[in-house]
Amino acid sequence: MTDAPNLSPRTIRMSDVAREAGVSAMSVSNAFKKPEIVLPETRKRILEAARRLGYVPNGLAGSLASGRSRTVAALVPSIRNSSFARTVQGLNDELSEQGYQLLLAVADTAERERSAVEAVLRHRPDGIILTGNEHHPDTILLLQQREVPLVETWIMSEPILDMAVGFDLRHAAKEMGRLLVARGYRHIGFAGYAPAERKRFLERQQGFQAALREAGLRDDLLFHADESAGFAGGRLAMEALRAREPRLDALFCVTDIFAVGVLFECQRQGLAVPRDFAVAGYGDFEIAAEVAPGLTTVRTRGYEIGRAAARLIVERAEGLPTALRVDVGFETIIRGSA
Amino acid sequence: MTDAPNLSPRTIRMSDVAREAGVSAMSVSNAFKKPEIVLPETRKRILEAARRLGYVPNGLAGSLASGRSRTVAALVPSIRNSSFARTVQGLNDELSEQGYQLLLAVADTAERERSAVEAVLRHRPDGIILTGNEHHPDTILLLQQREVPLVETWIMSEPILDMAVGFDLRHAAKEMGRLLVARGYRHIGFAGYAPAERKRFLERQQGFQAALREAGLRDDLLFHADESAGFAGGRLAMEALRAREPRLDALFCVTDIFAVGVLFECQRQGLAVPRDFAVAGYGDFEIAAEVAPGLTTVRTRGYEIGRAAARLIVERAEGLPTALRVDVGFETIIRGSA
DNA sequence: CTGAAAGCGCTTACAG
DNA sequence: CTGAAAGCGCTTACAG
Repeated sequence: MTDAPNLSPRTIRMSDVAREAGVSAMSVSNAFKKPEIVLPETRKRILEAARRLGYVPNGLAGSLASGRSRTVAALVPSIRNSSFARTVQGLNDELSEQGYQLLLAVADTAERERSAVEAVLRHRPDGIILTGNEHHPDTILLLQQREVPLVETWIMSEPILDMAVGFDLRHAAKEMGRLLVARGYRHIGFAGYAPAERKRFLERQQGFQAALREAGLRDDLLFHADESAGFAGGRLAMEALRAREPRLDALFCVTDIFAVGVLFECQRQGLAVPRDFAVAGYGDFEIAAEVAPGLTTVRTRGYEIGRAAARLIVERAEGLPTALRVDVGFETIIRGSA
Repeated sequence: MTDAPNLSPRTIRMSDVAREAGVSAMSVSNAFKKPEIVLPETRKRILEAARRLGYVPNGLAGSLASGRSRTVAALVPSIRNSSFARTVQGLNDELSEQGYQLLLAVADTAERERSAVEAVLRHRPDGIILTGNEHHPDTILLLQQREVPLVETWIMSEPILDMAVGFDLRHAAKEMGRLLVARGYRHIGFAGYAPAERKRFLERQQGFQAALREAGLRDDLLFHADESAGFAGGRLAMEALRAREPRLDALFCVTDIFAVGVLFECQRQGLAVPRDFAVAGYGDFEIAAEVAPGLTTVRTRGYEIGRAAARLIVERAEGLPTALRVDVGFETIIRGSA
């Protein structure tokens, strides 16, 4: 009836560190959380013991006890899309600097978002970052039932559940529309994302249309392609819209990817850009500066959106006063394509 | 001395559901975890009570008690890189299907990886997915001290800490080198990633060199650019290598991004591809099929790498027998550029 | 099939 | 400045 030998290399607990350092578990906890309240001398002993044993605190237990998980969940519609990849990078950088961990879920439909929100809620994140402001009713219910801080990104218009980080999508598109008009183009089409009704998409289209209408031009040369269409989306838009309006002389695309597709298509057809045909994009992805001619485009700030969204959550979690809206702005970048 | 009114909308706990359903908390737990052991009748009552209250289990408490977090951590060097973006997508899809949550950390240096591993370990993931097999010694120590399942990705060569998912990098590069040789090119350069010593990078270079040597060609036309160089990396490589070997007639790039950069540069210089100059890439990113001529490239399976890595962790967590190595293969895609 | 009770590894007023 | 003890919300043998 002797004690069973300690066969498995058990995980080091706080109490192990305490014993090793000859103090109570509480002092170990304090040495980490509130170093100023424990004597430098004992603190040193504790930290050394922790080092020696390779102690890594169990955050699960800590979170359960403290009610804070130091975890932030982000839901993005896609990770392959440069804009969201930048946002995730921004989230990661800010959160890791602040000692928080990112829970990522990619969900490309409202239905998937709903189940991802529930999945993520189980881990009791200190905040949730969503993309856009259109959600499944159940998602909203689930979220409003708790007091978890929320940031909606890539959008600034109501209804916003809690906080938002983005920029004026409508204005950005309007500015580009105006630029095309000012350049003298008169039959300007729009290559948007389907589904066109999605607000994150629709606002750009409406801004674009507003610019055309204020110039007295027709604003109904619209085409919508799935995000996954890639470069092909640009070609498809060009074909479809030229069929409807042979004089089509410019195309504004909701993504540089479509725009580059248009550029490639112009090359194939021997259309001189921007003389015969103009193209403008959205995103200022890396390729925009590389193609010839360079792509005139809207530079968005996906990375900053991620940083700011993370910052809002952390500030709120720390009980700091936080903004409810952060406008990161945009920039119109003029290169050779329009 | 009356009870304080329940002001704040407290989070629903398992015991609340139990009371609502008129059973013990244990039965609630069982109704979710081992539905077969509770009477269909009572189970129904429990599930309905849970629904009514909007109960979302506290996974933190569950994990602490059960020793399993249903969480998997992944460390990737970049999220902007298409290959890793695909891997993350694969991880997300597989994990969410299996009811696990992804903890993501992007860490682009061994030092950052080290601190990310520690950060992630606090959340007691059921497994950790790393990129490559070169790690900080402390990282290895930290990891080997616990019994957490590990998968190294995008590499198949020793030393492997535990499990690995990837393909034969050397072979893939060798095959492309041979193809260039077979096409008749004789002064073939290599545009690699810096730092060149990194094994994930080096093996491709060595495979490439092997192909040249077996054809009796010189194998020292090497250039290395930072991953962040983007399209410019291709141009820089071209300039540098042509300076060293004016007869340079082909370039094999470790990424389609560099390769497309080369293609753009050839256009600018009026070099006919593939007649005057050949380019081959690596990755088969979307753009490879869109540029003209299309890019001859190595198609890797980043998405499958993510899926497989996640699957290994989950299988191990569930106590199932698992493979230690998964080779997802690659494919040489021949288009017009070489 | 159902339940009382201990325990997971921390944190947090509260004493001393 | 330090520590004993309760509690966070689950899970899990173990009885009944």
